[in-house]
Amino acid sequence: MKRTKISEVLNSTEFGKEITVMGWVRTKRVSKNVCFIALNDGSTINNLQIVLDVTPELDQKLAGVHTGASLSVDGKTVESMGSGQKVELQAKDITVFGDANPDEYPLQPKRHSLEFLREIAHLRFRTNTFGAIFRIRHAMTFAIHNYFNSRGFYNIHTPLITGSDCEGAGEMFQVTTLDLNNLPKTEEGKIDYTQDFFGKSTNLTVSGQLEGELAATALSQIYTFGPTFRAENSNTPRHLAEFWMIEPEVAFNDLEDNMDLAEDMLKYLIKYALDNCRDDVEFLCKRREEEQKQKPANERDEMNLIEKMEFVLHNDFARVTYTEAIDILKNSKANKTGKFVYPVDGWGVDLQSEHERYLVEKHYKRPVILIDYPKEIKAFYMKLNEDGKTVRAMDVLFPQIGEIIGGSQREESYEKLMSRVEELHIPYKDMWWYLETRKFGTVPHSGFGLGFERLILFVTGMSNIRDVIPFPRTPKTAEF
RNA sequence: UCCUCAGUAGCUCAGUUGGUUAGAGCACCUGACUGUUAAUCAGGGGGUCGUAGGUUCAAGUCCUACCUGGGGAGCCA
Repeated sequence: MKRTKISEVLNSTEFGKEITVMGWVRTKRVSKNVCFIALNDGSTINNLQIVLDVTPELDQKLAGVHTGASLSVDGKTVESMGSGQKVELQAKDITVFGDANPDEYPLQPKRHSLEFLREIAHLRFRTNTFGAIFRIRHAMTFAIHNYFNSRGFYNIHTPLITGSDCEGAGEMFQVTTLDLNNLPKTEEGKIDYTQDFFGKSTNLTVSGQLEGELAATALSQIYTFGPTFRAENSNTPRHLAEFWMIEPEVAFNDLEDNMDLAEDMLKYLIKYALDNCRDDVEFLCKRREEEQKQKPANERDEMNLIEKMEFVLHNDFARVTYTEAIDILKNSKANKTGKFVYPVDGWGVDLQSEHERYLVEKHYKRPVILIDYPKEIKAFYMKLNEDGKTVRAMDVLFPQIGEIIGGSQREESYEKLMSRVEELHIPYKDMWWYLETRKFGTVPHSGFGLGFERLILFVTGMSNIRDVIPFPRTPKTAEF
C-alpha cells in the first residue's frame, strides 16, 4: 500500500499533489455540505485535516466513521481556508478499514486522566500525550546508542538470566522450569536445583554491571542497554519491576572521569530531545503547564519543561561530597526548624529523599552529584578511599526525580575487594569469575547505571514512571 | 510493606445537616447549520452511587472489613 506520511504532508509547502494518507480518526465534524476529519498516523503529533464535500455516497461511508476509526483517504493537498493549519487534504475518496464502535471505544476527543489511560494501556498510544512520550522514548534510545557509538564505546549484551543471586541491587525474580506443584527435593528436604533447567538456581538480572566490567577490562569502553528486573514491593511513581538501564563501564576512568561522562551524556540526551523532538516536547510542555495551573501556587513549577531542560543544559552540576552534604543539611534552616521528618544529626546515615530534594531543589537549585559515601551504605565493589571509611561512589540527583544515575569507581585491588566480599559473606562460588578481573591485569575503572525511564520522566515532564514505559510492570500489575 | 486521600453515567466531576424520582459537561443518537478546529445550537437515551456487612423510620451521604486507584515513605535506577 502506497501512502504518504502525515508528517511529510504537513512539512510540505507544495499544493495540488495527489496523495493517499492512512491513519486513525481523532475527530469528525459534519455540517450540511462539508465534513472535516482530523487524521493522525503517529508520524507526528499533528493531525492532517481531511476535507470532504458531502455527497449521498460519501455520507453513507461517513456514517461508520467515529473517533478511533481507521481510514485511507485519496485526495489532493490544498492550501487551507481555515486558520488552524497551512495544508489540508481535499478528499476524493475514502476507504474505512475499520470502525471503532463509539459505544465501546473509550477514547474521546478530550482530556482523559492518566490513571484511566493506564487502565487501557493497549489504546493509550492513540492519545497525543502517549504518542509524544513514546516518540521521545524512541529518540532517546537512538540517541544513547548514537552517543556511545560515536565515542568508541561497544554495546555489550549481558544476560537477562543470571546464575548469581548476589548482584547486590535488590530482590530477584526466580527463573525455573521446575513444576511448582511438585518440586524435586534433596535428601535434606531442600529444593533440588540440579534438576532445574540450568542445573542450578537462576534469576532475572538486576544489573548487567558485573558482566559489563568483564568486557570493559578488555574492550576498554563498553555500555549495556537492556531490561533489568527487581522484585521489590515498591509502589511509587519512580519504580518499576521491569525497567531499562544504560550501564557504561570504562577502563582507565577514575571517579572524576566518570562524573564527566555522566554529565556530558545527560546533557547530550537532553539537547537531543530538544533538537529532534521539538513538537512533542512543546506539546508536553504545554500539557504540564496546564496541569500545574490546577495546583496550589506554592506547589507549582518555577520553570516549564523546556526551561528546565535548558537550565540543566546550561549549568554545571554541583559536585559535592557526602560529608559536605551532611554539613549543609545539618546547618540548614530546614533542619534547625524541624522541617525534616528525619532530622540530620550525624555522619554515616543514608540520606532520605527529603534531604536529596533539599540539596537539589533548595540549596544548589541544579543537578547535584553526590560522591564519597560511607562504605557501609554502598555496594561491595566500590573503591575504598584513602580515609578507609568512604567509597568512590556517585549519585546524580535531578529535581523532582531524585536519583537518576548511580555509579562508582570500582575497587581494582584483589585483596581489598576480597576482604569486602568476606565481610559481607558474599559466596565466593557466585563471584569467582568477577574477582578474576582483579587477579589478572587489573585496572582502575568506573561506570554507572542510568535508569532509562527516569531520564524519560525528565525529558517528558511526566510525573509517574508508569506513563513513560508502554507496558509497566509493577507489583500486582501485569495486565498488558 | 507502612501512612494518607479517593472510588457517583463510557469519560471528567457536582451532590448541602442522613430525607421526595441522583445532576452537569463531554461522548453517543435525532434534527438544524455552506469552512469547522476538542465546531455550535435544540432535543433524546444512558446509573446495582467500588464490593460485602452494619447503624437508622430513612444511607450516594454515617460505621466496619475488603478491593481498586492516586499521593507520601522505605528499597533503589
